[in-house]
Amino acid sequence: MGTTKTEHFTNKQNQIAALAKALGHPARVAIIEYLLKVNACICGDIVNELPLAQPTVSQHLKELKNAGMIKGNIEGNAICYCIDEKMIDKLLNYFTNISTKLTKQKNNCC
Amino acid sequence: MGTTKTEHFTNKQNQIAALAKALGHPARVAIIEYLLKVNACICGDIVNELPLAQPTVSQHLKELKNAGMIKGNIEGNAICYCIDEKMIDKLLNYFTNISTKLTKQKNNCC
DNA sequence: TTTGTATATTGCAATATTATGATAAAGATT
DNA sequence: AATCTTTATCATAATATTGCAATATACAAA
Repeated sequence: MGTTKTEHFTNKQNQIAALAKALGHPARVAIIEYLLKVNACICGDIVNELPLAQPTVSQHLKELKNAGMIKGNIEGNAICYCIDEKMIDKLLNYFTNISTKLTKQKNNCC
Repeated sequence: MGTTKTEHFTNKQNQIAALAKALGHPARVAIIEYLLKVNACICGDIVNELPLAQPTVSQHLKELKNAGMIKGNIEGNAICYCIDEKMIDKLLNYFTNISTKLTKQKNNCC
């Protein structure tokens, strides 16, 4: 137990859940917002922006990268991170679809 | 340790993270999709739809409810759940905003 | 080549999550 | 009232996540 039973769900469900989970921590939301704010990818100062120790930030960056939310390029002794638009669009499409369906069927019960 | 340092992040960051976290498990994604599929709120058969034991489903429903993603009405000895459009729209707006900004600044680095 | 700087990894402690069996609660049915 | 059905809660086990100090890695600069 303690392990998610991913094998019982569809690929798409697991994929959406993985993306959502990646954003399921305020530090990772803050990282995305910072990358957005500074425009494109600025290297280096992500650690200074966050109220967390460097290894913790590094770990959050790793999780965002694993989920595909950010891309990273090595540039000298720094690493340049930026948002992967494709993943944001995947989420955007998903929620747009849900919202559209909800509006159509105006679920007027609860 | 083990505890998220929510106090160091903004309310909005925590809020988005909480919503994303609620969808950060395939069972909860499946629940949302099922509620959407059957249109409005059907009572009762959520448990039968999912490959998980009843207490597990109950717990996932509770988490979705805590996050505000679904609303629940008591109807006889069943409970009637349905999606809360407001929260979906909150996420939709959030990702629309990010996507718009990303497109504008065409982050052409990585 | 030593020193500095930036990021990653390791190891570990504290806490959270996932999952389920057993049981409770509450209305419905007979 | 006794029973059925449905959902919630409790207790517990297994695993995951969060966070950081210590350390490693890797390039830059002196």
